[in-house]
Amino acid sequence: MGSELSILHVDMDAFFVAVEVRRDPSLAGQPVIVGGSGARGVVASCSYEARAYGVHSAMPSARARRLCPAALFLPGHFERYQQASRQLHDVLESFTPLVESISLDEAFLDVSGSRRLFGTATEIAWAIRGRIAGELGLDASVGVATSKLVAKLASKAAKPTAALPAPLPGPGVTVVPAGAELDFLHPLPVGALWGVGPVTRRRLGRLGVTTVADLAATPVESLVAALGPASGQHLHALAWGGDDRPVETGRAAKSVGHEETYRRDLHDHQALGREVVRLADAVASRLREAGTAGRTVVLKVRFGDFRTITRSRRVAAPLDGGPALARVAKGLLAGIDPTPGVRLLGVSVAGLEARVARQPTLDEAMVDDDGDAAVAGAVADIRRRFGSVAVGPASLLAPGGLSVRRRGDQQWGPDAR
DNA sequence: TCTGGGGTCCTCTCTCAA
DNA sequence: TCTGTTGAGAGAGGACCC
Repeated sequence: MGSELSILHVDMDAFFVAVEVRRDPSLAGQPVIVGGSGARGVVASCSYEARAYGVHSAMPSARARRLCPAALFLPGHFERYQQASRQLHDVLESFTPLVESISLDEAFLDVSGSRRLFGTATEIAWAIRGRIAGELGLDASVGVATSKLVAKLASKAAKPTAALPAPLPGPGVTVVPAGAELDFLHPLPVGALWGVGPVTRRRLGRLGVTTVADLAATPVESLVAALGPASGQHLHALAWGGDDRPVETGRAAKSVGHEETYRRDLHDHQALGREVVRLADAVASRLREAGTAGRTVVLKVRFGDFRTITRSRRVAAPLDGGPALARVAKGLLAGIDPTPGVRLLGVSVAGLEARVARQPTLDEAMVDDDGDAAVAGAVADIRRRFGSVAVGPASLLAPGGLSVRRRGDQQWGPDAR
């Protein structure tokens, strides 16, 4: 545990909904849900007014509708949230370059080097909150502590509370001073800890562990026996406030992928093959934008009964071309029987490394119909200038244009159409 | 009730080589 | 040549996060 009060966790309140309310202020004060509207959609974000009815993120949209029939459902606008996220990060980086982005709406800051300029960590937390409200028109909650673990839990404690008839405002900033960490941590339910989901909570429950204090009092050997060595030791350390992970900037992605749930299950290889081409094309676009390529191609298949399998293949040379990725993924697909019905298909690439221009091997030249990197480069250039549907694989040509997938197209499940 | 999409990390199992 | 051990790496699945 660090001894300096210098770690901040900044977490936006109901981020996607707040961005929509900023565009359309008439939504303020109403139960609003952003997410998939279709039968297979889920809630991505909901206002505190909707939360008062029991709605929460990741809940199936159909259930959310039953719990809160008055809720306004809005489709997500991924680019809007990306843009708001960039504005947020501009504000954060004006206080310190040590910003670790966790997601679009959440980040850790290490302000140990910024206090001479901006004041104490607590003063910086209030200043950040004020600037986000003033410049972005959005609300954030900030936790201040000596470690990432405690700062994250503190920002949660700073948030508003969902209640009827109206949400109760939170403190906005919660500070856990050095030396007070265990008093703050131990009364919390064990599920509050990062890494304790429903399964781990059940396993811990069988040991009689329901709070962080219980976890701290349990011998580490019992936790290792119940959860495995890595999780057991890690959680025991967390329960005693042991978290010395530094704030890390600029972490490189380890995999890139796309997946899609279909409105109706697909049953034949031909239709699935087309989808594989579409997904591989989208993955390849992002690989090229990022200047990376990968060696491990992973195909993910979820059947109608929700049983999910993955099949992967490691190839000799890193790939970043759509047709080459599609060929490997189709090879994996060939070994799968789709007749029970496929609900979701995904293609991803792992084992990423920086792309280097290189001569294809003879084998690749013989079999690789996109061996010419210049073609892929030209495709990337056309898409940059004219948009992602300007060019794509001929097999994806559909009435009305190309059926090309982009990131965020279908973030929260198939829509109701 | 009926479960998205984009990720990371851990564990188990299997294979292969030394 | 056969058998057993061990460790690395790959593949698969699962838990978890936002």
